[in-house]
Amino acid sequence: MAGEVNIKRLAQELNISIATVSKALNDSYEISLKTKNRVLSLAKELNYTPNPAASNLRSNKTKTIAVIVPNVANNFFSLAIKGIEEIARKYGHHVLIYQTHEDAEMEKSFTNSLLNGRVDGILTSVSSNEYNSDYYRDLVKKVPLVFFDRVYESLDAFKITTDDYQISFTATEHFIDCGCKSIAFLYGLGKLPAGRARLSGYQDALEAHGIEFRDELVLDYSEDEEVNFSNIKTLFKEYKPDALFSSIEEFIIPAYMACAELKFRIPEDVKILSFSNMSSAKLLNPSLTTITQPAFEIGNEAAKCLFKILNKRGVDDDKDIVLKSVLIKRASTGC
Amino acid sequence: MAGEVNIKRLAQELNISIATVSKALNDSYEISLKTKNRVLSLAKELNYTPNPAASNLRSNKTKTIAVIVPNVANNFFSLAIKGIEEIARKYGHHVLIYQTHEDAEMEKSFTNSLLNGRVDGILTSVSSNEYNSDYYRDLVKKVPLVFFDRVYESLDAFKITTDDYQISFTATEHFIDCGCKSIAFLYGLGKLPAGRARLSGYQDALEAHGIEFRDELVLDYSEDEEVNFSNIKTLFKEYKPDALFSSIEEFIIPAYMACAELKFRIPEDVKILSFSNMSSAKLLNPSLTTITQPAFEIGNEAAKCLFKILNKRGVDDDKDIVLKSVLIKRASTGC
DNA sequence: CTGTTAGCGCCTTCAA
DNA sequence: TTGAAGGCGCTAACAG
Repeated sequence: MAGEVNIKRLAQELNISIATVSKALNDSYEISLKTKNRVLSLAKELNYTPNPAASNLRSNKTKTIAVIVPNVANNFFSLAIKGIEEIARKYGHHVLIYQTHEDAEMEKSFTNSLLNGRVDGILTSVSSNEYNSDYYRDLVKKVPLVFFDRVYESLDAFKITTDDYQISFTATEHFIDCGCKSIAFLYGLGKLPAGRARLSGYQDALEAHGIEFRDELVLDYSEDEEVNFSNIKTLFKEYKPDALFSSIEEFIIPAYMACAELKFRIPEDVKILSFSNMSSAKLLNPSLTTITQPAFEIGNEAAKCLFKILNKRGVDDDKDIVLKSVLIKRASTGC
Repeated sequence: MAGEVNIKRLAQELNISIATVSKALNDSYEISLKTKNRVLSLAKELNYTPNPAASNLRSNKTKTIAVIVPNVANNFFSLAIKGIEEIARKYGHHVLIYQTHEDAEMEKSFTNSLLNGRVDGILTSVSSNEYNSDYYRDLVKKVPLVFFDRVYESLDAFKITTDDYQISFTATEHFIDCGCKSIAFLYGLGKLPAGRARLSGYQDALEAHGIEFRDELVLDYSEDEEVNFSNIKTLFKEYKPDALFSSIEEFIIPAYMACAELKFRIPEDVKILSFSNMSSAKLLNPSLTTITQPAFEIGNEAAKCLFKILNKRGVDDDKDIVLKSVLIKRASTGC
């Protein structure tokens, strides 16, 4: 369509062979400086760019990586993608993005469509609705792949994650230090290690401080915002927790709405803390303490890891990289 | 790496020719049903998938489109991408995503890297920092391209936009109806039609209601959040506006912070209205009236438009599609 | 230093 | 109904 200009054409115009042109373009040591310059300047003049399909076919490299995420309309993932892109660009690679919408079937179908050499490698954050461990066990043998954030822990594969357990423990302790006695836990991603680690951190912190863990203070996430809203109201009415620890961002809004409806002031009547990368919400709500994951850095590390694999360097490194999340306490509330 | 299984292999195993296999796979009428079935079942058994690089090279089609946006970590664009992906998947296409970070040079460099047939078409939302009209005038001749949201109006090209002028007019009227006399305008995207249309809508609404337009009530956006914060405080102190109309989401936070610092209550002391696709912020802040653009639909329409072009259908349709934004008034404030 | 040649995997004439 | 052959644009042996 656009191009029309290929190495054959360059070769003809310069009266040299196709191979010479190719080598000149690839800066081969076999070619004289003079020829290189002639080729390069004509290439520039004619606006030559190599046909990627042809190079791909020949070299079995696509200069393309794929990113598979549940969703891009999400603060965490969009930042992670930014981190990935930065590295990809540095390596001159293109980035294909696929959204699974938490659908494990779609996840598999996207992934399978990438196994025929469309990409050099894959970065993936698995969907939360089904445990697909067997599938990925086979997959990692077929294609360079790095998991980030949402991983299958039992898998022998490259994984970039955060310290979900540790930061949850710390956050729960923070509440306890503030004098909270009855801390409810809003539970999400229960099928994934990340979600379960957050729960464990909470449980263990309670235990460490001699506070009894009560099952009825744990609320499971529902896809339906209305249900979450009503469940939180019920939770407030029946068990009167003095704090809410939300393990996923999606609980923040129903929690706030429930407080508003019940005329609870935050943080005077009830404290709220959430995992969240919603930067603006933090600023808008000085009463909300948040755990922020280093989303950008996770993307960055994951991509770096993938390129290490692709370049066959340092693959003997530790396969598990764990980054630190940050607990941001709201100064204005003193807690 | 993964594949190894190609039509040659299929042909050998079945003792037929490569050409026959190829035709069978493409469901050619020349091939007997029996042969087709043999080929297809073996293909399935061996998990055959065609090598994309080879098909691309042969057919000059990549089954890939590119999306170029300023940023994905943004409510509007991430939703738009979702809309684009939905359509792309329907057409069996893959989606490359590039972020310009509002850098016109990067925008050009990405775009240029796509002109050699790496993609079948491009969807783009231009960056705001430089007016690149000449560049795009040439570009649209070289590659199927659809602009969405951020466009160059003077260009004869496919464009999917929203009713920025109209909705700004309506929103300003809404303020006037609420009794506001001194409405400040927080101005962004001034180099782009969308931004200027928002300003015009505001100006014309004032005029239509006999309110004088005052230049000092218009505040330009700065990249520096702190500067915006301080400018808004100054604006409040010097001109005491009773309403703020923010033409971009990025002003919301400094505006809120300024109000907090000056102990202004929203909406009693000052009303705030903003263009925003920050769904959570709306719910968290019942006092904020918002203009929400149909981001998902814009992506959807843009992608549909591109595939129409690629399939050479309906190209004579109107090149300009304008979708409607929605003004969401906060019931709780009565304004 | 430069050129010739043989494919990468697929599709498409054209011939059988 | 099937097969043989050529070529998409590029690269990598191998010769000269």
